Amino acid sequence: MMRKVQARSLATRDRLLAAGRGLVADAGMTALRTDEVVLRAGTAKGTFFAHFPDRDHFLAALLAESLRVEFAGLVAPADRPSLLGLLDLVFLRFAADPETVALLARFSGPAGAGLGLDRMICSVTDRLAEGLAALQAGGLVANRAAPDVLAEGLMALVFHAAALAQCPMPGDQAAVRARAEGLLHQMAAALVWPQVGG
Amino acid sequence: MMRKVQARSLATRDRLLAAGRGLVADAGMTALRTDEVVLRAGTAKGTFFAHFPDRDHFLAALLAESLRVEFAGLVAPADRPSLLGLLDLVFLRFAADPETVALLARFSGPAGAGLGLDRMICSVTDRLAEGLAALQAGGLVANRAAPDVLAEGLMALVFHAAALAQCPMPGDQAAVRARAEGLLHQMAAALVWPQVGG
DNA sequence: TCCTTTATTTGACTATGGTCAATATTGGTA
DNA sequence: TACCAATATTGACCATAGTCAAATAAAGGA
Repeated sequence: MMRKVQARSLATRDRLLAAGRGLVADAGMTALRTDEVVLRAGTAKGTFFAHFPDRDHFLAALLAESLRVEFAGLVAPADRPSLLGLLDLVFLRFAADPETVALLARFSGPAGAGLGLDRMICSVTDRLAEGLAALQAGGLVANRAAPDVLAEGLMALVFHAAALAQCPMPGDQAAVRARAEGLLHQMAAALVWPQVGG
Repeated sequence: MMRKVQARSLATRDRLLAAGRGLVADAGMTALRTDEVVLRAGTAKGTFFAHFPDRDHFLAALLAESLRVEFAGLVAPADRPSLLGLLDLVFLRFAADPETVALLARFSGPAGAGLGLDRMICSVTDRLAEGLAALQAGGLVANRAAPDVLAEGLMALVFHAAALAQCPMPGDQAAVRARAEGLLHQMAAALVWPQVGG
């Protein structure tokens, strides 16, 4: 029992993902329709749902793919500016799209186990924790908690800032984002820096 | 131009909300169907969407209603245990339901302006900020940032912990929640307490 | 090769959120 | 009261995510 997965199944999955990638590139995640995905991939509707439990899991897989590539070159920050820079980078990417924020809220935790998205987040968090550990040793980051706890906290702040930046009104989105980013910096500083201004 | 809202409109809205309240009490938010709401309320489908832009806004209104009642008696925490107690209370309520987490992620920011949910969150945040200001004066909370920034940060941590507690697997949900709560305490301590153990 | 079992695919079908042009009701005005 | 314009309601209709029993293709054993 429990024979191995057939090669054609993986191929089908790849075709579905490739189709999704194209559609997202064309018109964004929100506009993605499962019917169009299966049309492009040349499969039946049912096949899509045999491979992905629902549309959101499919989008999460695409997002994980994309983030893995974009964050592949991330290195552990070695000083405060690069720590903040890393947070900004991740924040900006997460705030790119309301759909992205919703997917992260749903799948970044244990709910996303085995989706790729969770591992992607973990890898960023780990990189962050690495940097924090080194900075703690140098006295540039406070010792109020273990590096991995601080890293998790920073990610929470980034998520929150990204959610704040999701103003659906078109009116100066840049201003909303800037405010969220400013708040993120203040909260992050309070979390990890030894003392104000220090 | 711009005549006032008619009384029957408010009555209809109230009937819709009452119907929704009953359905949520019976089977939870996830199981709520707009068709059942309008059936109970005795209105047409279109009326529902004339009053609420979509199902999620309706659920958000119900959630706001519910939270306003539950958090009505909240007072600004006067010491550390009651600060943590407040965080726990809010965390537990937010983690009650995956739907709740999703709604909060979507509507707690500027996206939820004028929904009731945003004001509800603000009122909790304000209460928290009040307490933090007093505790800062007493030296029990660090001065690394303004009280309202710290309050916002704490809420971010609570949201994140609630998201972490959303494991869809039925296997010991209590354990997952306990872990999330522990992490919340550590992160919160690092954010607002002057020094470790202090 | 043929047979059995398991993995994979299929597409018609269902469930449900959301739309909109038509209709009904109300409040104000002469 | 008669009329108009703004407001509110209606329900048939549409779009699309998701289901499932049946069909097909591959794997393994005799």
